[in-house]
Amino acid sequence: MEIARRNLVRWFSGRRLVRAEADDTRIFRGAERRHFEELSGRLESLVRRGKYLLFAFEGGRGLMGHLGMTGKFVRRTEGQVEPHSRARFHLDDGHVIHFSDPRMFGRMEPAPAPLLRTLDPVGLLGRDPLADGLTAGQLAEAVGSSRQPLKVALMDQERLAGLGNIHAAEALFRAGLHPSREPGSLTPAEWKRLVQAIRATIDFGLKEQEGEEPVYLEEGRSENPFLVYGRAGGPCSQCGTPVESFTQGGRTTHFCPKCQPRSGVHASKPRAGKR
DNA sequence: ACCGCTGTTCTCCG
DNA sequence: TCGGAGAACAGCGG
Repeated sequence: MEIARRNLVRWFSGRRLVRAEADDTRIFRGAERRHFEELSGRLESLVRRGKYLLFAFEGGRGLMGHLGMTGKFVRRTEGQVEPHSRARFHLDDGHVIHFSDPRMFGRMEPAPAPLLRTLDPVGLLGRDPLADGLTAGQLAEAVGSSRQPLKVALMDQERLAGLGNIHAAEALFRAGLHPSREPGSLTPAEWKRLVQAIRATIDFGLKEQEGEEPVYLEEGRSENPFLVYGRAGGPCSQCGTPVESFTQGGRTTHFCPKCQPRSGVHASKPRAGKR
């Protein structure tokens, strides 16, 4: 999301939005497409809160965006077709920015710019490690009270905003913490390791993804850039032990049983990894 | 060709 | 309240 924000800022810089138009799809949820199509002029600010983007256009019109699982913003030239394009910003430099999203889990919801930050669920988001900074104490306070498994708690956007399935797994691997740890059982030293691991994971992701296109999904890119995510059955990048996977909160969790030892975890059943 | 995955979140139950 | 299951949807790889 942060990479998407940076790309959009660059693409809009010094340009004007001359026409916004969109197909009538569920990406608008409750909001009205015609308000999207009323957007125009300069992009005055683009703020990211967790996985949400808040656009403020000249004239006070705004937009809340979310990429869902498969949404992305791509820049094309006028007339070029983009598969699964759902909404489009036509700029005065001959470029068109498409919001492309095959599964339509993403969202584009126009709203008056001054109201964007107060919108549910944006108003419910927890601290954003990148935008707000995050100390070990703040992390412990936000996540330590959860009775969910640690990884599930890390992904709870009301506790901490921005971590998804990949980054949560990666951060836990870097911190050497088992995903099923009870948040209340972490020591101050472990919170410190975790906060540093979250920072490292975000930094790595930003470096990895910089450029115009979403790298991991980019065509031709088949290499897995992550330390444990998607490596079930393969060797741990650190110790060679086979990476395992299991389901937590409806999502697949990948971890190394040796680097992320179980201590004080509640019962769960790792299965040998596939792939 | 079919099956079972998938970078998310919301709603509906018990 | 909380937590798990299912749903919303389409594509891709085994």
